[in-house]
Parts: sequence; C-alpha cells; structure tokens
Amino acid sequence: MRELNYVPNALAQSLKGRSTRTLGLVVGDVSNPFFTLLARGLEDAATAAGYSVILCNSDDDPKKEKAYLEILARRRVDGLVLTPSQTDPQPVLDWARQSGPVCLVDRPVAGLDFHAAGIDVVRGESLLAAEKLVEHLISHGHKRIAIVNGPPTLATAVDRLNGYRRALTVAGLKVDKRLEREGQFSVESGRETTLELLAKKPAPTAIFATNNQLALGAMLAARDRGLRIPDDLALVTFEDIPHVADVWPFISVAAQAAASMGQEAGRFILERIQRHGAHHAQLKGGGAKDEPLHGRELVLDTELRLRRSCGCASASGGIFP
Amino acid sequence: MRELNYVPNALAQSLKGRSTRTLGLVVGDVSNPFFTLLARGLEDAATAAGYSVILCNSDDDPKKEKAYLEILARRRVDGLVLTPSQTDPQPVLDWARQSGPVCLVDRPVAGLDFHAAGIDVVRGESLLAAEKLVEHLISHGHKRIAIVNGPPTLATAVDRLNGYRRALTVAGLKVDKRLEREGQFSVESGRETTLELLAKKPAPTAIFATNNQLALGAMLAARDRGLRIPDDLALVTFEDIPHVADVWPFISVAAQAAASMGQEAGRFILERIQRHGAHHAQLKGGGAKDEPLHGRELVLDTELRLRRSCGCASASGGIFP
DNA sequence: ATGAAAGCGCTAACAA
DNA sequence: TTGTTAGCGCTTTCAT
Repeated sequence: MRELNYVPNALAQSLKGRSTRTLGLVVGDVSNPFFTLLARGLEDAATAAGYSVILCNSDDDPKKEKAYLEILARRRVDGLVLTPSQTDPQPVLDWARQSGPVCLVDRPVAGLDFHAAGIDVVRGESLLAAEKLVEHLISHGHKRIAIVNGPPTLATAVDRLNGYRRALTVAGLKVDKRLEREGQFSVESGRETTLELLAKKPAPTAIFATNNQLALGAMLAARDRGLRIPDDLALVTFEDIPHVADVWPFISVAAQAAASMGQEAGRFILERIQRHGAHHAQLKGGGAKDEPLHGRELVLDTELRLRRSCGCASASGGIFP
Repeated sequence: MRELNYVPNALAQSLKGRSTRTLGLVVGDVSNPFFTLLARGLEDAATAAGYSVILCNSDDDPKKEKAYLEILARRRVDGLVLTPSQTDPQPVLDWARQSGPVCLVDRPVAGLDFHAAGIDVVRGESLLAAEKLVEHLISHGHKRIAIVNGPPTLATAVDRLNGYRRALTVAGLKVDKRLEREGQFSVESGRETTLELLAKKPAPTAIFATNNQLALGAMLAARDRGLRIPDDLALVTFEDIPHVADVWPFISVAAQAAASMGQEAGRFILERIQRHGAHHAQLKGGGAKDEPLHGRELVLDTELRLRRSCGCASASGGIFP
C-alpha cells in the first residue's frame, strides 16, 4: 500500500528524536587539494555510519566561519568537524558546550585546552616536519632562506614558522624577520609575498612555502622574475597535489595523509556522537560509559618527499624532457 | 531575554514550512579537481542565497547514487544537483516528479527529454572539443590514435568518443575499435587501459584520455613502459588541474570552467526552487509566472590549451630544466 | 497590538 | 499484537 511512493520525512524524524544524522564540515577551501581529500575521507566515514555531511568553505575567514557555525547549529548537526580559522577558542568552546561534539582537523586552536573541553583534534605533525624541510634546505648550502607563510592566526602557520626558526637556530643561522612573510594560504598570496621577498637586496636563495597553494604562488613569482627552480631559487613546501607528483616529481614536500585525517576525524566525531546521544537519552542498561571522555589528540605522521625543487637530483628517470 | 543562548531549530522551521534551504549535490568524486571546483562553485551560489549543500560522492556507481538520492529525498532537500551515473533516465525523472527541482551538471542523460521534463542541464561542450583535440593530434602526423575513455554509460564519455571518431573519419583515418578503450574515470583505470593499449602490436602513437584522471593514469603507464611524452607517445585530455598547468605547462587539454558550471547550476536550481515553491504555496498576487518552465540547457565553452604533451613546443619559457 | 491554538510528519509511550 | 495519543519546535491563523 505504501509501495505507491512513500518517502519518510527525515526532518520529522529528527525533530522527534535527538539526531539529524548529519555532520557539519567547515574547511578553509575545498579547492585546496588537501581539504578536498579531507572532505572525501570524512564523507566516506560518515556515509559508512549512515551520516551525511554539509560542506562549508570558510576561506579561513572568522566571519564566514561564524556564519556557518550559526547555520550548522540551527540545523542541529550531530557533530562538527572544523578547521578553525582564528585564535579565539571561544566559538569552539561555545559549540562544544551548547551544540555538541566537535573535532578539530588539520590544526588546533592555540590556547584551547581541548583535553579538558572534550574536543578532539586530528592533525599532522607540522613543527618537526617544517624543521626537517628547512634543515634540508640548509644541508644544500642555503643561508638565506625565506618563509612564505599563511595567517599567523592559524596554528599550522605558527607551528611551521617555529619549525623554520628552530632549524635556522640549530644550524647557527640567524633568524631574520625580513625573510618571514605571512599572508593567506592561497596561490595569490604566495605569489605576492614571494615577489616582495625576491625584490630584496640580497634575495633569498631558498623558500619554504608553508602549503602547496603558497608554493604554487611562489613558483609563479619565480617565473615572473625569470628565476629557475632549483638553480636560482630552491623551494620546499607542505602537502602533495594528489597524483601530480607521480607524473611530475618536482616539488619537494612534507606530505600529510589528508584522506586519513578526514576518516580519523570521522571516527572521533562519530564515537563522540554515540556517547553524547547515550548521555542525553539516558539509556537504561547496556554500555554505561558515562565518564566525560576527554578530548583526544591524534597527530598523524608527515612524510618528507624530496624531489627536485629543493635541489636534489630527480630520483625517478623522468619521462619529461 | 533570549540573548541567553537561543538557537532557532531549522528542523522545526522546515517541517512547518515547505523548505529546508538545502541543496543536494551528487558528484562522481570530489577529489577529481573538476568536481572540486564544481562543488565550490555551487556552494558559493548556494550560500549567497542562504542555502546549504549536502555533498555526496557516487563514484559514478548507480547503486551509490541511488542510495544517496534516497537519503536526499528523505531529507527533503529543496533541489538536487546531480552528475548522473547511468543511462537510465528513470531515477532522474522520478526525482523531478516527486522530490522537486533537478539540475544535471557536467553531463545529461542520454534519452532523457530534459526539456519536457523540466530538468535543467549545465554542461561543457564535449563532442566538438574532443574532435578538435584529436584533430590536433592528427595535425601532428599521428595515425594510430587511441582513446582511453570512461564508462560508456556516461554522456560525456559517449560524446567524447563520438568526437574522437568524427575527427578520425573527417581526416580519412579509419576507426579502429581496438584502439578504443573504456573503463572508469579514474587514475587506476587510465593506467590499466593505457598499458593494454601500449602492449598492442603496432602500439598507438598518441592517446586521447577523456578526462584528467585518465590522463594521469596514462602518463603513469607511459612511465611504466619507459615511454617519453610527447616523443614516444603524445597525449591530450580534458580538464586542467587548477594552478598546476600554470607552473607546469605540460598537458594539452580542453579546459572547462568547472566553477562556473557549479555556479550556473546553482542559479538554475535556485530559480527553479523559487518557482516551485511559489507554485506549491499558491501565492495570491505578485509575479504570476505559472507556466511550467521547461528544462533549459546551458552548454559552456571548452577552451583548447595546447601545451607540450601533444607535441607542440612549450609556449612559455619554462622555468624547469 | 499580543496571545492562544492547530498542525507539519514523525516516534515513543501507553491503552485496548 | 494493533491502535491511539502526546509532543518534538516552530509558523500561521485566528481570537482576544
């Protein structure tokens, strides 16, 4: 009788029950391949558990982020996976307290006691990887190494800057603020700041771009100035562009497992949602794990992939002239 | 008084009203840069109009697609933006009749009278662009040109195959089915089928990979066999990988404006939602556009970008050795 | 003007 | 077992 086209209304179900089976995902920009993979990973984890995900692009703008959080809260998403766009921990704390489980991905919020707040964090190892990258540049003989960074409001930018500085210090090179540039994590920003850097009296001989978009911008800048990489300017960065490196093994990177990051974030948030739900609807028997469940932190390994842009010879035979 | 933390419940609002202010987006795979940009474009258009988007990856699998459509229908999304994964027009027709506005992106469904069904289509020019690409290979003197294609169930694959055949025919070359390979629109598939092609007695001297993932796979295959591009094997494909071509002007492509496609799809679907809503809730006065509104088709231009993989000399100076 | 009530489509608790 | 009912948080209508 209801074979004649009946589709249950999930809204009504959600209104009654305490779950929307929906996750909110707020990333800087899905077009950044890193976030693309992250989104895919989360989507897979979510789908497997019967959840859908609402995708939001904050462009790392706290205003946009705020607007999205508001929308997601109204929609009563069961969990939030967020790449925080600012230093202020309040929005995240508020969400955790009022709107439900949160998992921070890619970067934590400086000054946020995620452990106590019951907020999970999944991120890559940034500081150490950055240090290794710069250390490698130093091993190639570079002394004037510049950093093309993202906004200092993002933990990844801060970590990578600290790694950069540490490498210099350890090598006995002095930290020169004039070689430290910050901007957005975008191609345009990378191009502009690199251009500024290259205009300096003694120009840097190597650049550490803190993500792949910035690196792309730096390469554009090098091209603008007629510089060859790595001969005239060496370059290292974070995050591979999927598949591209396989056919064009050129850019040396510290690679993060973006898809895994998304999946792990999914695992965290789903687990937390389960407990959260069990908590709200006081289940009578069964698994009574009622301890508050502190925030966990999962730090994924970052793998150094040295190719040509740093000055190393191409490992692979190279099919291209 | 309600400054003390009140968040309206969008579920209840939606349950009462007739709108969820949500769009469903089903693409093959967001990790394909083409779909990434499409998703971003749609998200932008949606957000600007106060809509959110639920992202789904069908992997071009009709089963997964069906499951997602079911979920989206239950969630009562106001509109559906879909890259259809099969030849059967029924699912789409059903959606349009029962669940609301639909906009097909990237590809239509063969045999679907979208115009009559009131279904919009936003796509790139595939056939002609494919023909030009292959025509160009022919102009380089190639006679044995293979096609590495996606599933014949997708309109883009069909169109590109037809464009390929037409170019051959027009040039007086004969169509050789053994040089026509199909599979998935994935890197792995591209690698496998290219490997098969390269194992043939007189191997093809040029390959037309019908999307960038396949092209990446084809390049991997070339590397596997120790072939150089374009010297030993020429290659052309569809869709640029954003920014990469700027720093590595290597792959010759027919480029589509993916982000625009997403935005235009957004415009179409939002407009249709508006009318649809106005239709349901019989508005008393005002703009009485009650004509049924036929399905529209927007075909975006595809731009040929000839670089090196086809055999053309690099236009740009090239910063890489 | 402000206030009360019905109902959106479900689920869960209860009654028969 | 099957049937009825209250209520999730809103919006809209109707009465005050």
